[in-house]
Amino acid sequence: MQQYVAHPQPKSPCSTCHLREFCLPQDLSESEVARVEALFGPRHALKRGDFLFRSGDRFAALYAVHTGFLKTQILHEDGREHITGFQMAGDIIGMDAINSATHACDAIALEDCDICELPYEQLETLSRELPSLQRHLHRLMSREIVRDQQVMMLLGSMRAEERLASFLLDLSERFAARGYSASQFQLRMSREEIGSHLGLKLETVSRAFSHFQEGGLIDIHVRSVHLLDLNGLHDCMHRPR
Amino acid sequence: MQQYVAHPQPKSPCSTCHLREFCLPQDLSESEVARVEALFGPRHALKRGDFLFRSGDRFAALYAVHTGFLKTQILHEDGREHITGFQMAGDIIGMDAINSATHACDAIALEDCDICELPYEQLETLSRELPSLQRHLHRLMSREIVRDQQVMMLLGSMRAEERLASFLLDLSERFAARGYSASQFQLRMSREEIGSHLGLKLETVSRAFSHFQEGGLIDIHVRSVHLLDLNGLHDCMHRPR
DNA sequence: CGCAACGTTGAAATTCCTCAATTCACGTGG
DNA sequence: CCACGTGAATTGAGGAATTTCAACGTTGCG
Repeated sequence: MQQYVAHPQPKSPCSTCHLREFCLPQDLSESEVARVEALFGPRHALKRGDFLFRSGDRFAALYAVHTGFLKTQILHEDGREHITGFQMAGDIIGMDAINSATHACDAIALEDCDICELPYEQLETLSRELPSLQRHLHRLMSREIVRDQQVMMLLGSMRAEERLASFLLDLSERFAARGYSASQFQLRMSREEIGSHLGLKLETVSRAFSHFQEGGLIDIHVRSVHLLDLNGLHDCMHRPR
Repeated sequence: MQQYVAHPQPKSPCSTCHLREFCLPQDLSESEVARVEALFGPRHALKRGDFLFRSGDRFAALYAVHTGFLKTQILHEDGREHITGFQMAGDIIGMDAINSATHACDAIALEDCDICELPYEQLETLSRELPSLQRHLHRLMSREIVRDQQVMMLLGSMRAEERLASFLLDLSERFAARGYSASQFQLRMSREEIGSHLGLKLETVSRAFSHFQEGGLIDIHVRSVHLLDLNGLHDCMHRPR
């Protein structure tokens, strides 16, 4: 797959369109793909800072990120907030809402986004006809569970620098999976947002970045990151506490 | 619902059988319930310490806890382990494995358990016929996602005593939902296991218990807990950091 | 009874947080 | 095009929470 730095517009024709690649099963016939795509609901164009949905909103659809970058966060009663994840092209948002028919988190655009709505009832109905769509939906939810549990491990048993290294490597992998450079990208979130996701204060995040920089592991200037030593970053996740 | 202290055998006839109540949709007809139950696979009798499955095992079935208490844990490459959750009667285990067809965690009995196997392929097939079963499966996965994200918030933004209070209140609710006492129960796990789940060291867990005891919030003797002041425990989750 | 695993408690060490001062980046308007 | 202001990021010093290390008590089982 062709590689390019994250933000300049990618060159290949539908490479920004990760929906087919990430949100649909790969073993559907042309006509089946058409049936699934037929139920795609309206597109939402979000500006930076817009909410896709808020905690408590009635659940009606899942959302597939077409372009852009978002965060999902949950709020504690006393006002503390925790960012449960960052979503990019090809990611599905809203699966936490199926349980209670009410969204359990806020989803907020970190940059201008183009979001595709997937009406849930229709998705359920169609997935009774198309086993591979059914299987795909289950996999997506299961993958979310696995991801969340990996974050639990990160939060529960890693020190600050390990968490940040893990975070950078995760971003790197996800960019790579979408055809972007695995080693150079723009952070779309502030230090505070990174901290909120990793259970750290923004100053700790900043210090950890500086420390990686000193160690020659990364080259970071504000939000432009260049991962210089992927192995080194990986290793620093394994210094036991 | 009748209440009784957790461990003496419950009295009502099928109150140990939380499978129908927790693992099946509530809006099925008798004959549909029969169809679902027909595909229940073999029962597994586990002794304390037995593995229900191990990380890496091929995925073939979900498991419904009939009786007993288990933990699920993931291992980091360097040997650190993190307990992702504790499961009791009526809980479903193994949904993390759907994604990769391989179990992503270990499931280990904390006491003698009786586990019901739910062959996944057959569950998928039947859920294409029974929309309410389909919906129920989705809800179960979604609930798992919500639970995991709540644990993420706990790990990411609560201090030690808040985490422990949250943990006790969660156990309390789950026992209550099964007809047991919300205020008196036995812990089935060691201090170290509680710590592993909450991202704390066993000494910290022990000290927090002692502190709750001094404050009159709980009465704890080794693994017998009596929650004396549920509101007080709830409040101590809201002292900002 | 004795051992081994588990739990409690104390003191020291460490990590991370808090508070505070600067610096830096970037958009706005002169 | 530059000055300015604002929000974001960096850095330092001190303090708080948790971990680490260590000793000792308790429980339950062979």
